Amino acid sequence: MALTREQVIDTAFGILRDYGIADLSMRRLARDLNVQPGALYWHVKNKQDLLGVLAVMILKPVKQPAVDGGPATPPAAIASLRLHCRQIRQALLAVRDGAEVVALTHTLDPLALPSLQGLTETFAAAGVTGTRAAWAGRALVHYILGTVTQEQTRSGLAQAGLLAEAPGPLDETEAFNFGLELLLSGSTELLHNDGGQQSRGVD
Amino acid sequence: MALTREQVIDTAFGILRDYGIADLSMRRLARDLNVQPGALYWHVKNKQDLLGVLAVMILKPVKQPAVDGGPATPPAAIASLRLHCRQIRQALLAVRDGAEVVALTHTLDPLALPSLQGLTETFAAAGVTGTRAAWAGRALVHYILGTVTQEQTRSGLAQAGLLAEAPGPLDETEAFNFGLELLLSGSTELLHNDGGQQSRGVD
DNA sequence: AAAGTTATTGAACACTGTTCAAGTATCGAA
DNA sequence: TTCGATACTTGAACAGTGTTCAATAACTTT
Repeated sequence: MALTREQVIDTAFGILRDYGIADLSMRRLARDLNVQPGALYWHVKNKQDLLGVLAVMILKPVKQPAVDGGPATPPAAIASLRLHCRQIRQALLAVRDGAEVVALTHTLDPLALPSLQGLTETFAAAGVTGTRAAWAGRALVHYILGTVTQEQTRSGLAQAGLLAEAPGPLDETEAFNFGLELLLSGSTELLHNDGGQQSRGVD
Repeated sequence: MALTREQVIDTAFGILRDYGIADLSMRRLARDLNVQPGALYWHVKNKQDLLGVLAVMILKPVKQPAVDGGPATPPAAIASLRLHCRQIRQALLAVRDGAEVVALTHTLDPLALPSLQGLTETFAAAGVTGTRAAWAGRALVHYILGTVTQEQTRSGLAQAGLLAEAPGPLDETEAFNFGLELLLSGSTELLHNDGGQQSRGVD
């Protein structure tokens, strides 16, 4: 029974989910698969490639809002963004160091992750110019990844014994939502100014 | 002439500024100082400690807005935040991988960098509750660090030959300012609701 | 000069990602 | 069934990484 790419990826995902990115070395991965490290490189280009696949897997649970016939009015678009951002956060939190892995991949190739790109598309669908939609989307993405990375690092340090006080997950959620509303409040005004006139494709 | 902590830090800063974080290894640093790697650990606790010092140095050019007798009215506070954020970005851009180094330190210890903490203080000085001011400040910090990290990584990759198209620095500035205004627009509303009533210390 | 403190060396430890010639399976065709 | 080609794995090496520590050297102070 030969090793498959799927096995490599699944085992890698398991290590990441349960033990975090610090434990996800090629050697550890090989050991868990009862294989020499070199064998991994037949199934995977390199470690960054592997992390890219894991980033996609982490974000898989995020439901992409339908852009066609989707939210065209500003309030609907904002509501859709709110939901989307919260789902992304939940998906990141479900995997140890999930935010870090996704941030790493996103930094090197921002277009590689559809779930994150979807935020930009929602702005665009609501009538915001392409460039400006991309800028607004990026702002949301950076806020999410930055916040959740810190959140997970903090809980990682707390679990490792270092770090005295750790805020409960309820507070973290509240903090996240507060900052999110800050951005969505700004986005509401953006849609007021930009959105509307070209709100539905090519008419 | 014995090695000093200052020499270690200054040389490290030079490598970072000119060659980036990838070239800043303890061995490289030791070589540049004509010293064995072990000697560095007499002057510096470990690499993370060194990076922390460098993060502070990177942010040194940022002028802290006077919080006493400073901006108390919402529009003045927003203007102060705008300036402060742009200064932080400029300071980060002045050093190769500056954002990454600062982000690294900030993630492990958010209170270690006064320039970033200052954003929270501006919110607080404008009458926002302590917790909410911290949340708002963190939102700005995560936006700045995320955006500039990507900006610098992108230009790093472009310089290394990889990555086809690289947007000009003017576009990057425009993109940054756009996202910043998104957050400041939301902050304006926050100050409208929260700020004012307790806008000046304990009256 | 002797003692004491401060600083540096050299070597090792335990890792990391990645490459590649050589070897072993596995499978389709003759 | 044997031959060859393709698919896959091994084992070893390369070139690094941060960090520790006994021994040693270099200054100061007594």
